[in-house]
Amino acid sequence: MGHSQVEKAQSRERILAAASQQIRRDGLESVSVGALMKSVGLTHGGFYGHFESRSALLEEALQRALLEGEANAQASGTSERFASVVRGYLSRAHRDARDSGCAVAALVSDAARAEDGPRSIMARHVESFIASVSHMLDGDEERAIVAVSAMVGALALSRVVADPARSNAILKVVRDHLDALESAVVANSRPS
Amino acid sequence: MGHSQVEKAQSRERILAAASQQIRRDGLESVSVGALMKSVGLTHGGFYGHFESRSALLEEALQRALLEGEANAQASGTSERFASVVRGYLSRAHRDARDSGCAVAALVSDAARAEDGPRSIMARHVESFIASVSHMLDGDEERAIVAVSAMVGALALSRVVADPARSNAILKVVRDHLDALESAVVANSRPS
DNA sequence: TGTACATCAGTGAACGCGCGTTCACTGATGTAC
DNA sequence: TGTACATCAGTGAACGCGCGTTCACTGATGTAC
Repeated sequence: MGHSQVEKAQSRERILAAASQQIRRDGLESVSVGALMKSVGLTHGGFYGHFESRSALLEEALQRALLEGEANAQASGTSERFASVVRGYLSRAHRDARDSGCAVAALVSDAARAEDGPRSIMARHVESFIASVSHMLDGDEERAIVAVSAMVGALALSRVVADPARSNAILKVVRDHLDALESAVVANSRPS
Repeated sequence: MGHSQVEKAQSRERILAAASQQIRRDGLESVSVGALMKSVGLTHGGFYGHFESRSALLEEALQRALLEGEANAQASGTSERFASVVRGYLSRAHRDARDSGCAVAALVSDAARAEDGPRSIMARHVESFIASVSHMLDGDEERAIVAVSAMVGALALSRVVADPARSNAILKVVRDHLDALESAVVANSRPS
């Protein structure tokens, strides 16, 4: 059953990991305490030994999903150069792995209407996403905002479109456009 | 109470209109039959005289939300020229009127994980959105895909970011970028 | 190292509640004569 | 135009169900001596 302190910490970890995946796969509202606990092999009653409430868990799981998604994005690219990150972000693999991918793309429209808690957690992460891309573009924040908007939009849309050829085309076309956008930055580094 | 055939048609209309707004404001899953009927001044039992099930209503309401959102986008621009449509789409007014605005931006991440019914309804509309923008860009579909991705992404992100200045900046920066993107098309009409 | 006991991770019954859907009913509508 | 009646839009009680949360309990853990 697991009654030691170490095992408690591991249980908490498993609950969070499961929730972090589930919210990206099925949305924040899809998480039910009972089903979640069952999925990690525990019963619902024990949940409140780990989290104060369902919504407290959701905030923590969102935070974790955002960090995990970012870590995976960087791991899938071969370097932290812009072109490489874009290639990883707008890849079929990322599109098809919603539950381990970028939580911004998986949950943008949910976050827009969520309570202030989750919404501001995501807002903070959007800023750090922009900052990180901006860094790759010689500090050109405006281009970073365009790139992030296009990346998030394209990935989200590619997941709505079922036809594989069409969905792939959305990813590829935006990938190519962003490559061109980077060249423009590199060519005349820092255009006013 | 309303017992005539005309009144029945009006009731159906009001239910659909309310649902179409609500799904854009709070998501597909937020709609409950009881609350929805109450919001249009009826009781829950009558619902099934109008729709076969909750999910049948949701599909119809999504369809309507997509058409309404598109109609509003075109009405808010001063013409159907690309720059004008982009200006209306990436405006503060559109950002702040989620329940009457573009349903694609309001529900992208929901649609990606929804049942096949709603998902394919939105997929079809994404295609028609791309086709319509493509038409404004001299038939350059690739640029249309980039533009639609950036528009949807930027609008959705601007709704997540609470700080008004930051949120406005996202809209403005992407608006400006898309203006430049159009100029490029106009300049050398149809670059390979 | 061994025993006694307090702690506490996890269990599962119970709570009040809102959900989607069904159905017998009511009474206004609209039609047949 | 007036009456008799079938239709049917809308009502509200009832259903079975899953939800978040509470709580008395159990038994392994880990500490004090």
